[in-house]
Amino acid sequence: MAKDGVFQKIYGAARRIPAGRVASYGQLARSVGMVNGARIAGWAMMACPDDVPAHRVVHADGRLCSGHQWEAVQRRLLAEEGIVFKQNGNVDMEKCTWEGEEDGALPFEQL
DNA sequence: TGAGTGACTGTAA
DNA sequence: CTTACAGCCACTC
Repeated sequence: MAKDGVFQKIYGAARRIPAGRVASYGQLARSVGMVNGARIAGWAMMACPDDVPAHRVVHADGRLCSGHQWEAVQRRLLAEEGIVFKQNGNVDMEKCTWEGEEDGALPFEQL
């Protein structure tokens, strides 16, 4: 059953990301107690189940996984969630970064 | 047991 | 601006 691996924790943290918000791999890793586990988070997302909103996980710079087909899907899903993109194609980390467990302070809460 | 790998991050040139 | 290098940790074979 559920292995007590970090992956499972990362999945749990990813599920806690509210819609319309994004988190960086490093941010997610720290949420599970890993200081430098950005790669682990990324790897976890790579094998993430369908019930995990991996599309809400982006690079620390708000950049998507350019070079992979997943980027297209991710970008589309984020747009569906109401994520704000910059003209560079990056996510607006200034407004959509997952600051923490705040639930009820979402800017699109009234949508 | 050991080595390889990865959807990352930050600094440097 | 882009490209390159090194550090990092957990998982799989």
